[in-house]
Amino acid sequence: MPYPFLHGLNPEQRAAVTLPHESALILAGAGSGKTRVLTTRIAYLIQSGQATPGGVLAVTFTNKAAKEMLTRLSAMLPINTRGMWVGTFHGLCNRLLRAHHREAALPALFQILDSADQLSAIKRLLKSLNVDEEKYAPKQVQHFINASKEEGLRAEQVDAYDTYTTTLREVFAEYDRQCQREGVVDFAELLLRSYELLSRDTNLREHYQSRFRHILVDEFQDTNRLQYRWLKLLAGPATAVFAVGDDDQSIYAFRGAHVGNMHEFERDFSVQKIIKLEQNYRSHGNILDAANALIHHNAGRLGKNLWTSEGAGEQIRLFEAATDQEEAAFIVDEAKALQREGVSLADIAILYRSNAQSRVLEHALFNAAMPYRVYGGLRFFERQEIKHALAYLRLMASSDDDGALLRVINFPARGIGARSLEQLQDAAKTRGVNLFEAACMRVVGGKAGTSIGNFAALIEMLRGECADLPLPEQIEHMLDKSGLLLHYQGEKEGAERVENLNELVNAAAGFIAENQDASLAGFLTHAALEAGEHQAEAGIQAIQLMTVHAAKGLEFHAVFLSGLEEGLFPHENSRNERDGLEEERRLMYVAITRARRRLYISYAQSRMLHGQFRYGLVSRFLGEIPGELLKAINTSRSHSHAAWGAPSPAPQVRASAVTAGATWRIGQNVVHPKFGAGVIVNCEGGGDDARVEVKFRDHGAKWLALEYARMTAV
DNA sequence: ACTACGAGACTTTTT
DNA sequence: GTCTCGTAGT
Repeated sequence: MPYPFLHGLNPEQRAAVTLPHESALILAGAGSGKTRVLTTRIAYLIQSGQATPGGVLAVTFTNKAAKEMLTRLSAMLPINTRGMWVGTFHGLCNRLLRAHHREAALPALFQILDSADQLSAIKRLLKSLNVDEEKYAPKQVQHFINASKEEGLRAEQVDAYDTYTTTLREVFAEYDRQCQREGVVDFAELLLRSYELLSRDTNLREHYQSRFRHILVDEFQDTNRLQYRWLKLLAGPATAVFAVGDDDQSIYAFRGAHVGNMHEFERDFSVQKIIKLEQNYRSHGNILDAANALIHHNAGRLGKNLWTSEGAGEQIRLFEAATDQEEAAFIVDEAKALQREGVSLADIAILYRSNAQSRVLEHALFNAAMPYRVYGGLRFFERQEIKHALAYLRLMASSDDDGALLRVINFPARGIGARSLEQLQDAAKTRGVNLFEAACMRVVGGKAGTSIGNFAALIEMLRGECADLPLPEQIEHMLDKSGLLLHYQGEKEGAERVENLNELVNAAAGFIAENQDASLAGFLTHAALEAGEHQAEAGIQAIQLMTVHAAKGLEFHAVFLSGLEEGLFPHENSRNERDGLEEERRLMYVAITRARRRLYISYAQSRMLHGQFRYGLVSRFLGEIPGELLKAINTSRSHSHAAWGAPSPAPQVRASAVTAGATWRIGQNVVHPKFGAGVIVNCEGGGDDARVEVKFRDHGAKWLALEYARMTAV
């Protein structure tokens, strides 16, 4: 056997890895060894001489996944992975555009805008165009622009049927002009620009098409329409595309992911046969059965059933709490018990649908002195002080970057206010120069004018002094001379920010050690394309708290899935979205399949939400899990709230309100003395101020206080 | 130019 | 409840 890495693969995995030169779709269920198949396939192709490292392109969604792939590859093969094109869609597009910036009509040192940079660029543009920000919310404009680009559309190709869209379209066009002028590129632009480059430039396209005989795509279900078209364009007649994905784990439709790409791929690339990886190496049987049963409620799946050779294992533990606090207390108690049994805290996760839910959990963990770690929130390169530092660096690298200039021209404060900035911007516009040049020309008079001139001189000075310094020293120098460091040192709560700024110097040192391209521009690109670690790292001895989205791709010995209430999970906003409920169900599927051995699912009858108590019903998803897989483990304290009926025997739990002897639940038919017949469709509040929404046959929907409404159940 | 206060939002998120 | 954002006041 010349390929030792094929050992230990199951028949389907092996079939996928050793597939002949043809495009293939691998349907890889949760925990089925997807990454292993992907990397082993590459190793096999290279080892068997079917591909050279330079002829392989592998694309992922996150930097973490790309790194993981490279690490595993170099463990399997004694090759230099440098020549391989392994990276994220954005990273690869960046690489392409850097190499052919002239053909793509971009400056050699184009900067990349992250979402926040893009938003401020849009705000600035709206102001200069005198567009009403009330009517055209910057966030919506941003979404419009990005969504258009992700459909492959430029401003002039967007349909406008009313004045509103016409304005949006105009702003879009103007935005692109502004970016071009300033030499910056947003995330969607990276994709679209390289797509356009390849489709326009036949020579270039054919060059890459014949070079990449193998394209491999990870998390294919997460590709958007533009990414799919990009792949189609890059794949030449002799290219085999190896797409690995799981339609059941598509949870990013809200940001443009298009699962339909899987069907289209099958057709467009004449896929002979879909290989399904259904053997799961992660979870015990009951957990998989629950996941299978749940996801079965979705329509239009490609179809897949996870199985394991391990035993059924434990039942899923179901806990009904009276309040969110009680739910948190329960989780803490159970986690402590697990810890006593010897389970590592790092192997316990508490998952929730939305970040707002973490507060109560954190509070309970904190009071119990349990170490925990919350994932999510601001990442390193997104922090204010880092953004400021990067803006200085960007301005040093390129005078055209108006956005960077505006960010730091008065930070730290130099007495340059809105007034003088306006003058500066006007002057720049009439003279057709960028803000930095205008600043150098000292077009603004008075004291502020002097400050502006001094600022320009500062940047010039930094450029001169940094020219021959190694990158980390350049940054140190800038932090010092710009006054940034001093500013934060003088701030009451600035210690952490100072620390982060020092960390930026370290990051630069790490960057030059790992990359051949040790330039400032290279580092800035790195900073934009890789905002820093957001996903959980193994090894930290603390309970892991994160959203279900953030947990995708991870696994834990024990998982607490909290807040299984209608309106929360599935989230109520999902009701308005097309196929929203199905995406929520896939999210639930992802959540369940994170657990290896033990899964807890909990919900609370009442919960503090948006500053007031909300009373929810148990999530419909619990009803979609077969009862025999669940074990209710309610403790006595959960029955303390009299306003709610005793839970019906689990798992067919039904939250219901009890008032004056009558039981109300959603779906209950009622008769009202004034409004007549109707059906309860929603409920809110509890106890004395419980209210229900009743949809009346003849009077529409109304909210009624249970205490006063004299309804009869029918 | 900076602080303070009130209004309004508030699902999920990588690049 | 808590955070951000924008405006008004100092």
